[in-house]
Amino acid sequence: MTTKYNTVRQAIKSKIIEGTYTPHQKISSESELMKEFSVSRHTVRLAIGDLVTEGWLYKEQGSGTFCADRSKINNNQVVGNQKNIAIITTYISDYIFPSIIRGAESRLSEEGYQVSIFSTNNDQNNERRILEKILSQKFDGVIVEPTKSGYSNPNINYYLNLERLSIPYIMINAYYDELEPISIVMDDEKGGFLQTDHLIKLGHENLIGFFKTDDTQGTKRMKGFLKAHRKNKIAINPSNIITYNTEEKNTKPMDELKKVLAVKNNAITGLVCYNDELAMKLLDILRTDNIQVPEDISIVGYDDSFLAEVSEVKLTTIEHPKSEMGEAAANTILDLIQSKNNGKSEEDFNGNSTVYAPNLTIRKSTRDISESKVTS
Amino acid sequence: MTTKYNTVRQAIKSKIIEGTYTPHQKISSESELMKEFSVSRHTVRLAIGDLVTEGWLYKEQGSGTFCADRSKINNNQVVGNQKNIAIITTYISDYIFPSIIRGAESRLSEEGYQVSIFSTNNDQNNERRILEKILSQKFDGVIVEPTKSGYSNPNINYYLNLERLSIPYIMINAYYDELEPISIVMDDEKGGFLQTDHLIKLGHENLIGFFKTDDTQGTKRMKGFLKAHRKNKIAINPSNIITYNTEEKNTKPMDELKKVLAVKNNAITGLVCYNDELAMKLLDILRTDNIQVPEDISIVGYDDSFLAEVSEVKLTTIEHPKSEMGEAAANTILDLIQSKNNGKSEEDFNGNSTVYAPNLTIRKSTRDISESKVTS
DNA sequence: TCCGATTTGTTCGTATGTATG
DNA sequence: GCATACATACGAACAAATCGG
Repeated sequence: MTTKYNTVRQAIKSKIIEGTYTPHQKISSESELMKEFSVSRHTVRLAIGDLVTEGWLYKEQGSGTFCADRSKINNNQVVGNQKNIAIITTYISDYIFPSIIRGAESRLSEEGYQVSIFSTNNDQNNERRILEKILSQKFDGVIVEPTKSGYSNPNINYYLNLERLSIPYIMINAYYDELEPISIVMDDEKGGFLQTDHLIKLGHENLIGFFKTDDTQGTKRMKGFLKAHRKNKIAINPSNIITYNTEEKNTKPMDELKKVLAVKNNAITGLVCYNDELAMKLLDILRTDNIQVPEDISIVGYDDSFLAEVSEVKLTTIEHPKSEMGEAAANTILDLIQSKNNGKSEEDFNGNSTVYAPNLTIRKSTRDISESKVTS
Repeated sequence: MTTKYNTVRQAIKSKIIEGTYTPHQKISSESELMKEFSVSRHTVRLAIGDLVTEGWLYKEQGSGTFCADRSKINNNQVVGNQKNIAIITTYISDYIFPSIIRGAESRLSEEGYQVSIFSTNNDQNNERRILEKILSQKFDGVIVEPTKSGYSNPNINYYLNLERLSIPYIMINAYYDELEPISIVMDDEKGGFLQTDHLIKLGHENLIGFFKTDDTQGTKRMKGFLKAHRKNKIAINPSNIITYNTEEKNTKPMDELKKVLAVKNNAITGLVCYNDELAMKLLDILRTDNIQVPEDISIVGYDDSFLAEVSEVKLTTIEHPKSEMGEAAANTILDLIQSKNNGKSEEDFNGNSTVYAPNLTIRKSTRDISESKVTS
């Protein structure tokens, strides 16, 4: 548990970092803060005292406590010519993220930058804490994979503050719509379309789609899933779209699949999966039910991760640029930093967002059933 | 008139400057100072608090307040209060490293440290460049996975320099023998022994061992391989030990295995692998040769990575602590930093190296052949 | 210029929690 | 277990500076 004066301290610091308090603005008086946080004056003074010694605030007796002008202080702190870049991802160790990080790291360290990594574990509170930390230090650029990009983001202010301090940042994999940042993403809608269209072309008409919808990747892939059905004039049973969020990813999709399999004469012949990780888990369910892939059911993954190649049934899946994307992100942020240092406006880089066109890699997890349909 | 807490402050400060209090000496307790200056405890704490933030004193709850070692602190405090730790690994994205990094990162960021990551790609030139960079900046601690620990290391000087600058560092997975650093490692010899002993206990007598010998993990595992043979009084055909280095890891072991398989009536029944990654590659070779695992040949991996569970034949393998090791590394470096700041000698931590005892996880890639031998 | 309200500065008292030896 | 020492928190009083009327 954190102490009271520390919560007060953090709350005030947050308001400064996110820009609620602007430089030289008077903050709430001690007695106001006492009421606001229901603490004694002593506690408020402790919190403020710390922030004063850290340079966030300054006080004037009889007048009030004021927000310090951080921008000037920062410039002094550029002791030494360290070049720092922060990478924020949802996860560090899982799945395709290590590859993305490596791609970025190798390129950035080539250019003499030091790379600091942060992971949010897909928790927006962690994202906020990390952004606060980044804002209170000296970074030349930030590469962000948004946390829960599917939801509205409570940390928008921090990103706007990055802009105010002219710290370039780019987003990878997804982006917050409200910000329209420079971004390096896949065309996820197209990807979802390709997954689905592939199966439909192979004669599948009864598909289930599983999509994680707390990030925009998932919602876009779902959109592609629908689009492919429409284009091929195949009706969708709404119950055949299963959405889940990060917290449910180890339970809900599997449970839902089990439910479907339990129904006799279910006509399901194909599964469209949010990603390879999920595909592997669903494969396990099918295996315990003695359902053969691709003989009985076809399955399509997404990301072309190591899982796709290492499994018993090699997965048909959508390619993800992974380390290439990391490198592209590095290059873009390097460009932005350089143009900033040359005093050019960021407008010059509006065209610099990258959208990767998805490609399908066909392996062994999908089967053409159009013939068998004809013959049967 | 000056304030009371300021007179107390000055009095203490004077005693430090004139040398009455020497570094790391305990100063009077708060209650003693209350009597001495006839002021309240609050006033004493104000004075002491200021001196702590200025770096003249440090406090230890339950123990007392101490005079800081001013000479060293000057060096550290110039930059400001960023807390930085560097992690150097051979690879970032591959295999078990992401898990190790995550374990360390989560613990360190919990404590407010910023984590910078560097990867050597197992190249000693890169290791040198990274160490140069770290030495020229302000890091509070370094976690290193040694590069090519099996070879003599040309960068020893840089590590000695870290010591000279009293920057604590620890090594994980392996260590350079010349340095005898604090380290967090596995008992790799025991691990190799367990791999081999397990197969021998199952009746296998003709084993091939594959070991990457440019790091000490490999040589130690090889040692365990030999030891298990000796203990069980089984002779080894020297040609059944295949060593390789990082550059050859995608070719040599596989080629050697193919050669062995090409020999008719080879009696090989088991493969002991440097790690799961190699085991998977060898599995692929066996698969293309239509050799069944474990029916025809048993195979043992090392590290209990995701590969062990995800493959067609679930691997019997040695457990690696992974993220737990990362956490332990983080805790150890945090301890070292704290003890350094308190002026304790590093000797207190000689016992702090950790050696994980390996455990065998038995899955489906090994088979007992002692019975079939009896019956045949 | 003075007054009074507000705001921060200094000081004391008290109580309880937690770590150390 | 106990004494010691620092950590956190609440309350109260008065001083000093500021600011608007």
